[in-house]
Amino acid sequence: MSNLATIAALIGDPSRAAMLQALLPGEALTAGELARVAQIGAAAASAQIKALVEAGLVAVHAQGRHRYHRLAGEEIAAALETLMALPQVSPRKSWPHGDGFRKARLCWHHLAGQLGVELHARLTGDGWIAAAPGGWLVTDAGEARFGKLGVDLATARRSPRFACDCMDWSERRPHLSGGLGREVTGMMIRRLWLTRIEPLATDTLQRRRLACTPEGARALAAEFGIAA
Amino acid sequence: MSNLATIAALIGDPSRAAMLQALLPGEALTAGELARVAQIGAAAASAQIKALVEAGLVAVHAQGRHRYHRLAGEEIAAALETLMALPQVSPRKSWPHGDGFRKARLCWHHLAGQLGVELHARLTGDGWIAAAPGGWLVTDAGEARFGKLGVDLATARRSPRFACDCMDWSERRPHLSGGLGREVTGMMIRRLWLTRIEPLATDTLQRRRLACTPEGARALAAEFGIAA
DNA sequence: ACCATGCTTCGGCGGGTTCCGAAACATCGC
DNA sequence: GCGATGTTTCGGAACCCGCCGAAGCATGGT
Repeated sequence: MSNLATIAALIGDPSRAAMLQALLPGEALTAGELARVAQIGAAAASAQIKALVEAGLVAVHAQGRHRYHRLAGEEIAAALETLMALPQVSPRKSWPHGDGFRKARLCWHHLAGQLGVELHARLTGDGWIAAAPGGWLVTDAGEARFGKLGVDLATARRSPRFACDCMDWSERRPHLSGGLGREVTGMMIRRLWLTRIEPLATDTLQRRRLACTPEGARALAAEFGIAA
Repeated sequence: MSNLATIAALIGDPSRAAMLQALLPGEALTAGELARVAQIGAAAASAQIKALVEAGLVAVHAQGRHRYHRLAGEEIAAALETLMALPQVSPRKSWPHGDGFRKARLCWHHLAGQLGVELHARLTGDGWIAAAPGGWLVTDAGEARFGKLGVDLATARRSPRFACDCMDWSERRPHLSGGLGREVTGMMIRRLWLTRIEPLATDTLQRRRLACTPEGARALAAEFGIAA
């Protein structure tokens, strides 16, 4: 069977798809949490997780009697977002938690949603970053501005992908991915421009939604020209 | 069922996946050709095609006693390429036609493969195109150079997406997609820089491979600085 | 040492899906 | 009109796959 069919079939099962969506924000979840998210028993979940791990879509980290699972890489998250960005099959159904996801959320540790694509547009349009083979590089001007904001570019550069596009499933436009995306988002959360809301419940499917603080709204407008 | 699982399940069936891969170059195929590509009977193929059409992945055009099928849009092709770009599950198996696909091939009417990503890198690196919200725009310099090469930018702009990235499955780096990608590739084929090889056989799975003519190699080097 | 918790393996059941052959329908060429 | 070709619908059979419950193993707390 071709690689395409193999991978797609793995994602195509409702239980596994629910698990993958729960892992999209980049956090690591235990087998039990994944079972609850997929609404199946521990035994069934174990089998599904095993399949995902063997396929290389999910990575495991055993710690004590817990086993933490996360997406195996950024490309996986990007591929999932791309798939979700395809036109809805059936008449649009609302998402579990309403449309709150569209504003701002995490996708593999980087910012997604309206705020994410808006940021991407500003960074490219205002010359913070420039096109490079296979992704983006930071311009001299961007280097200075990122530095002043406290974005750790050195750490970002150690990432296998420094900066590239990830198709946003709700906006159908790219947002910033890669090490740079992670560091920029980390800076915003560290400085309390963004806060995580709806912390991980144990029995519901959720993606980490983000909320913009009043201070964050001011900062985003001042630094990037984004009107929240 | 979530949209993610629905779509992935559709792609996840080996027969349907074979059909979709056969449609990737952008050509329209009849139901019978799709059946042969998937190596199933006409009856089974008809059912699978129906599912793909109802999901909006494939579009149909009835003409006489034939029904021509093509991918419903560029995003579909991009999503398929992205999925194929994920790390191979099992130890790398060779593709049906060897590795010939990697050099140059068509992906939804635009250039993919090594030549495709190389072109993308040159266009962005040498200032033909520049980043814009949601994709790329042509610079003033690019406008002139494209015009001299006979690329129809007006037609390209009428496309729903003018220029955006498509993740190349064999190179794992983006190539140029959208109307601009289509027009540039069309120009190259029209001027015989590239020729299609292995015309569509009726009983095998194939993607349209492209070969670079001697004249094309010279032109690519002269115009874009690409060493073929 | 003992029990609680988290996770995995095993056996078996049930539902869903895919396939084929036969038949019906549509279109083209003679 | 008639046969040939392309495509779809129908019915039935086979198969795959995912789920659960029970049992087993590992880890951590008391």
